[in-house]
Amino acid sequence: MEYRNEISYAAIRRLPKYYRHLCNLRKAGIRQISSKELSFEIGVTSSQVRNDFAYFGGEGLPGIGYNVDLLKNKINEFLKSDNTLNMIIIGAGYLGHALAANKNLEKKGFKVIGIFDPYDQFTGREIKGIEIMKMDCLPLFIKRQHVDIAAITILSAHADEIIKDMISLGVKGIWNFSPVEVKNTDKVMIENSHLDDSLMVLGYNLKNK
Amino acid sequence: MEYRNEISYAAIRRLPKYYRHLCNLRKAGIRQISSKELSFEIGVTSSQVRNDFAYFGGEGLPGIGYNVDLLKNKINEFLKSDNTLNMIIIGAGYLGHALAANKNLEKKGFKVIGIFDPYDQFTGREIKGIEIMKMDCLPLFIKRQHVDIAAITILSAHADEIIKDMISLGVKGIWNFSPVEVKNTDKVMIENSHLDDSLMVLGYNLKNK
DNA sequence: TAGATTGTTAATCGATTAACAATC
DNA sequence: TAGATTGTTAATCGATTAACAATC
Repeated sequence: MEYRNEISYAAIRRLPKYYRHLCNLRKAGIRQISSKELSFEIGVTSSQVRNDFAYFGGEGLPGIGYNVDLLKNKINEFLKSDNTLNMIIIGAGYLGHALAANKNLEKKGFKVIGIFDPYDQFTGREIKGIEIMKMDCLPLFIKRQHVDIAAITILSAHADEIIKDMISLGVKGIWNFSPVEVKNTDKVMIENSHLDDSLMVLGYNLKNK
Repeated sequence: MEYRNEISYAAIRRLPKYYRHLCNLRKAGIRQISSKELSFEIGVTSSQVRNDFAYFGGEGLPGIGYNVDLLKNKINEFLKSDNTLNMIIIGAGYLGHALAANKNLEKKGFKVIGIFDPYDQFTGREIKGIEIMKMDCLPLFIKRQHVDIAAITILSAHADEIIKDMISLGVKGIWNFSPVEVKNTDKVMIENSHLDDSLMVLGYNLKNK
């Protein structure tokens, strides 16, 4: 067998969380962990942990638990994180800077190869050794270099146009921080990170506890 | 009746998305919309839209649809967004700057009243007129001002300690961008925004399409 | 061996969708 | 009136949990 059966969407969204926590355990020198301990630490049930891990062959030992390193590698392999993807950042504001400066992204297989801003004020400046370019340069840039993902950090409705441009330029993945709603199509995969949506849920929970 | 029956957790997480889209429609001058159109635009089913709206009395008209303004206000009211919450930002790096500079947060009922950084290099500088303070100042600050939410923008495992401090200082809500796993307890409500988790899911989807 | 913990299946739970009478 | 669309219920789907034989 390769994988037990089709992994659920919900389980896939949990994998990065497991991975992150396993990295933390690794750093703390913990080499072995049971589904019960792990589930307690990250706030799910142990059943769920075992079920999720069974998808990619967690290789736990009855009576013992899981080997942290092995599990970490299995998830890494499953997510194909060693297969690096090239990313450009659209928008050189604070959020664009934050993404460009985040070393974790490269560790997890995402390489920032360009930063573009619609306003000229930033042109020529650098973030982490990567020059900020004008949007006009983008079509040629994409022709010359392979771009997998565009991170949209333009926080206005204006992002609408820019996202359409990205898609027509052939970018296959959009990491969208703008307030615009975008849907998956057969041409493009979207991952929305609407930061204030998550804050609003927190607000609701605080007000209704 | 106040609300039809207990709203589901999944539906609550969709409300900010509806709200955001209704704001966009409003700006575009659209005053009326059917569940079918709306569902198409944001990528859900029309059944789900009608079911979700029924929770807070969407007041749609058969044959016509929903009034955009009315619906927007209903969601706003349901989420109690006019009831402002005070937020502090921990970490004055690019991400901290991005949150402090984001005008949408205030519009949605979150007011940044302080910024703190564990490193002295930023002390005394300002973001949007708010002075960056040392972490040492935090206990007194919290004694004097009411703090509802701490946004943790320290992107290292070191955030662990800081989050514990926040909780012991009595902060009731944590908006967590750090790689540390934190769980809700009866003392504190957590909302995690693990940015690279969402990017990893995008990577997975791109590689397996 | 005794105790702990796995992998897996069946039972449960919750969320989504389909369908349609009511009504603008 | 005819057409469109709602609100709501029942049916379906998918995800989570409980349980336990197998096994370290």
